[in-house]
Amino acid sequence: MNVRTFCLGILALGDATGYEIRKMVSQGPFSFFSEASFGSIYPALARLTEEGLVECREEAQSKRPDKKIYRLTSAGRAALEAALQNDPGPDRTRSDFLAALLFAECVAPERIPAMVASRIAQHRTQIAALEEIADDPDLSPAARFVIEYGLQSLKAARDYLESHADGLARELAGARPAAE
Amino acid sequence: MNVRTFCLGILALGDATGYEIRKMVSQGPFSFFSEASFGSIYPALARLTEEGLVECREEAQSKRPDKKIYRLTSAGRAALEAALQNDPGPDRTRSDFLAALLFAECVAPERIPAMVASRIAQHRTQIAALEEIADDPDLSPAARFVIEYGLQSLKAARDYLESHADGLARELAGARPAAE
DNA sequence: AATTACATGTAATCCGTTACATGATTGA
DNA sequence: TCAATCATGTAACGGATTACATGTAATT
Repeated sequence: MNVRTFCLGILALGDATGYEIRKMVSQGPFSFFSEASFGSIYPALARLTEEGLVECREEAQSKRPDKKIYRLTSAGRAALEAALQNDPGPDRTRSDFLAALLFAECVAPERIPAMVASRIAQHRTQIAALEEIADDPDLSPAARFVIEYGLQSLKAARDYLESHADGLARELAGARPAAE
Repeated sequence: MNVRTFCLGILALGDATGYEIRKMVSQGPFSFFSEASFGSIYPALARLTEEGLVECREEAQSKRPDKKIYRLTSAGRAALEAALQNDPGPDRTRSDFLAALLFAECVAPERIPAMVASRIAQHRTQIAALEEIADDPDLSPAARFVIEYGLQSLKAARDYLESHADGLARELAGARPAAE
């Protein structure tokens, strides 16, 4: 699913500006499984408009660029529906953290405990952010489902780190000691 | 972390050919948090060789292209170590499945139960594959840690889907019924 | 005084995938 | 006989990021 389809989908949930779409993918309920920058969103919306899949009404603002509020057209809705026909490919997680852990064992094992600790902190922050979003009583059933799904995986990851970090540190120290 | 650094890291774990690196990222213990194709690996190795970060010995094979076995040089090891200094960015999961769920609610809610069911099956397969890798008694501590980490998150996700799929289906049916 | 939020957009660039090109061997 | 595994590589193309460009207003 590319940015194009993503915009279509977000607009299916409600009208929005490019700026708002960006906020949703980078902070909102979408943030933990997607990402997109202005540099891809604005051009996508422009093309979508040309193609008649979305339409745009402009709202004047003093001292700011006009707000362009996009809305899905019926052609856009059909295109989205079509895109949702083929079943989604597998989730792809890219984790520099896990890669770094694996590589660090060979090259800089002393850094591992700090890396793990810092990651635990990051996880907690991310979980707190998601939980805040989950508090919103107006979430649709699917949105709540998606957020809970993310929360469960995230918590499992955090718990794993919390309960196995020391074990790893010990094993690492044990293998190549200066120890006792 | 780009393919370049990834190659460096994998070679830190042991000498390998481009073909083997590709196998590791697409099937081995790396598969669940990384991906890279031949089209990026081979050029990366070529450039790394030019730069003296890896070196390559060729092994003749009858009726096949010569095998090029790459090994990390000390410069390469230093470069990898440097790359591992800055702490890894956040994990980025891109899930077309979750996006599709969210969007489908608006546009094709009837597809949701099938999507969830198919995803449960995919999760089971992936978990089984990872468990097989985890069986290998020769895994290094960090490798085992990484795999277990993945396994825990994956299982949490699977469990969530298994136990909440019906609930979602019911809510969806309830909201816009033709029901009773 | 500085940073963040609001608001849109373009251009240069990077990074990677897909498809192409070649070809033997082994197992189903 | 057909697919998969082994083995390397290039070229076209796509997709997205980063940095650039511009500017106000509110908050810290």
